[in-house]
Order: sequence, then C-alpha cells, then structure tokens
Amino acid sequence: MPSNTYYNLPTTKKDKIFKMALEEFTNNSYNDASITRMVETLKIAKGSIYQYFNNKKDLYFFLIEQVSTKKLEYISSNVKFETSDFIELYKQILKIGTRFDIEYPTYSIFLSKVFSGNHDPFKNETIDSMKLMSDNYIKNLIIQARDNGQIRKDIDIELIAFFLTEITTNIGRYIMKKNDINQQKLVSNIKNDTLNIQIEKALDDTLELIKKGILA
Amino acid sequence: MPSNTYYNLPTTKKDKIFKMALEEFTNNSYNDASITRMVETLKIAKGSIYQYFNNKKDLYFFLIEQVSTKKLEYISSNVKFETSDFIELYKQILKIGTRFDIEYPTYSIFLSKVFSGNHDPFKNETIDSMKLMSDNYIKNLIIQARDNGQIRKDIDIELIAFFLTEITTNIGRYIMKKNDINQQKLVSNIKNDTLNIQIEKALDDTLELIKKGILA
DNA sequence: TTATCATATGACTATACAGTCACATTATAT
DNA sequence: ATATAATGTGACTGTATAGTCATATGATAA
Repeated sequence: MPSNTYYNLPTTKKDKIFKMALEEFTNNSYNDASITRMVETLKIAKGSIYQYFNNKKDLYFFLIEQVSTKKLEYISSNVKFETSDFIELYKQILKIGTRFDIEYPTYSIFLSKVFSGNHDPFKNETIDSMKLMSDNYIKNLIIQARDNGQIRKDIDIELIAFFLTEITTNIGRYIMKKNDINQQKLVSNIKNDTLNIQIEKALDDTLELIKKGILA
Repeated sequence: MPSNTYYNLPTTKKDKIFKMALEEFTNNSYNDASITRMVETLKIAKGSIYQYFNNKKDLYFFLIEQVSTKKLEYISSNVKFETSDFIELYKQILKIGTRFDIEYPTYSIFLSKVFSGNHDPFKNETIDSMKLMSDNYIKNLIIQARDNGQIRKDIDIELIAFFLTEITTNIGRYIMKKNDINQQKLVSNIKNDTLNIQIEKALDDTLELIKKGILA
C-alpha cells in the first residue's frame, strides 16, 4: 500500500509518478523494471519513491490494483444488462472492453502481461482469483445461454469459453494494429466517427465469425 | 553461432547445456535469464560457456534457431498435402502443431514467448520474417479456400486469419491444462490411446466451432 | 521566532550480473 | 617423452540494481 505521503502529493506529481511506473512495468518484466531508471527520468530522489511505497513489489501491486479497478469500473459503468440475448450482451461487453483497450492501450498491455504471468516472479492470489472470477462470469453467461437454447449443446462449455475469451482478449490490439491506431491518432480522432465505425465493423464481423463460423 | 568447441562436445554434455539454457530462457525474460545461475546448476565453469558461445545473445539466438527448426521439421515431415479441402488441411496442420506443443511443451512455451516478443530486448529480423512467412502462408491458404468457395466472402480475410491463428496458437496449452497433462503423464501415456482420443476430440470440436460457430 | 512534523535527498551498502583472461588441465600428434 | 593444440577454470572487472539512512529542506503551528 502506498503511504499517506504519496496520497498527499499534488495530483500532477502523483500522476507523473504513476504514469512513469506503469510505463516502466509495461515495457519491462518485473525484474527488468528499474526504480533507478524511473527516478532518473522523473528527476526525483530515489529515497522519495521509498517514502511513497514500501518497496518495488508494493508499487507493482498498487499498479495492478489501480489498473484492474479502472478497467472493471469502465466496463461495469457502461454495460446495460437489458437484453437476455447472450450474443447481444456479449457484444456489449466486447465493445466496451475493446474501447477501453484502444483508449488506454498502456493499461491494456500492462494487464495482459500481468495476467499472462509470463515473467512475473509472484504467484499472486489476487490475480488468480480475479482470473477465476472473470472466467466463471463468462462461463455462467454461456451456461445460461445454452440452457435458453441460444448456444449449441454438443460442444464442451469450457471449450466454448476458451474459444470466446481467446478471441476477445486480443481483438482490441489486433484492431489497433490493423487500423494503425496509436495514441496520437486516437486523441485527434476520438470525436471523429470514421475510426469508430471501422472499429465497430471489425467487432461485428468478429462476432459474426464467433456466431456462425468461417464456412461459406 | 556456437563454436566448434561446442559442437565437438560429447552429446550428453551438449544436450545438458542446451536443455538447461532452454529452461532458463523459457522461465525468465532475456535479461532475467542468468548465465551465472546456469553454470552453477550445470557445475561447469563460467568461462566454458564463453568458449561455446560468443555471449548471451549468441546463445539465445542459437536456441531460437534450433527450436524453430525443430518445430518446422516436425510439422513439415508430418503434413500430407493430399487434400484440397482447406478445413481438412488446416485440421492436419493444427493436429500436428498441437501434438508438437504437447510433446515438447518447453519448446512450445519458449517459442510463444519469443514470438510474443514481450520482454525481448531484440527486434530480431529473423523472428519478424518468420512471423511474416507464417502469416502469409496461412493467409494464402485462406485466400485459395475462399476462391474455391469453401470460406465465406463477406468478411475481411485478415480478420479470418487472425481468428484462426488466435485459436490455434493456444489450443495446445489449453488442452494440456484442461486434461492436466504434464510431461510425466505424457511419457507414460504416449502409447496410451485414451489421451490421444481426448486430444483428438478437443481439436475436432475446436474446428467445428471455427467452421460453424457457437450458435445452436 | 522557534519548535515540531512532513517531505525530499543522494551517497552508500549489499548483491547480482555479463563478460574477461591468465592459468591449469587434458588430449593429440610427433 | 615432448611439444602442441584444445578445452576447462574461477577469480576478477565493470556495471547495474533494490533498498537504507543520516541529513537537509520545507511547511505548520505556538
């Protein structure tokens, strides 16, 4: 947990430190991420960081908690659970999630690295339980939809869940790459609808593939 | 490139070093992988490693080259290009690739880390061109299949390629996890057909989803 | 003004790493 | 047996890191 000293910091300084830390841990594995490099870039003393956070791990877990919360809030504040049509509901979640990925690419990349757990020295129960919760959430939606006769019953539910999440986890970054979207472009186009339409179309097509497959 | 000294080593020693190095670079990012730790475990002098390889990067690239070659050979030596049915051909490739992933999980995980390029300090042209080749190969298969009327024409070919590769890249490890397959089990079951049948079924179901989607 | 608390600092410690090199050991050839 | 070449060795160098701590600076309150 960060100290009060950190929370009492002027917002600009707090944000600068947060942003820098997130960048450092996004571009490097936990061990490669360097506090020393951070403080050099930020032009603050090394001791300061250790007044804000107990240690490197504390800072890292703070980032995870903040970024996860941000994404969850973003999604839950936008989803409207009005439909009982699974596909429509899933489309909503997918669109909002993808919009988040595109609006906050650093957050999205950071999270995917944390969850992939590739070069993470911590077996973190928080992360594991979040992963489990998210998996179960999707699985329950699918079970309901199957019971309602919306989804085929001849294929293992877990395989369908894998199939869905595999696609939807990475579609955001695929769209960004494909349409050559970067943060500059985003800022200047955020109110330009052409970009939004392209994204919308890619997501609709993706769902069409998920629904009906690739056969002619 | 490794030195002649390395190639002249007795096979057992050579293999031990190779295996250890692969493990080290699979379990750690490039920078976290430690030559010092390797030689301590291997109980050889640090200087020896530097008689076999120019430096850490040299060793790393050697691993990439060896492991990629192994997978390519494994696949190309097993695929029979007899069918003009895209789905059948793709199923073949998928099954062989998955079999490789399951038989050589370390190789598979190593490769996926290299290709994801997450915490890799090198922008390696070899890797990039391999990725491009592989992408183009799949894309060409899809284009042919679409021209033959086997695949729907209303959806962007690149999205279909993304859709296919996204699933097939990770299905191997999903199956392993789901069926709780580890290397011990594999060795004892490699001639036991029950495991093979489970794997076969999961792959068939995956292809069924790819072909026709999830709708009832 | 003075005393007290909060915050900032950067030199310093301990540790780990890649890579080097002068020397030791072993194998091969004469 | 002797000379030559190939291989093995580990102490050492330079560099980077996380984390510490005595001290300095700033703010606040009496």
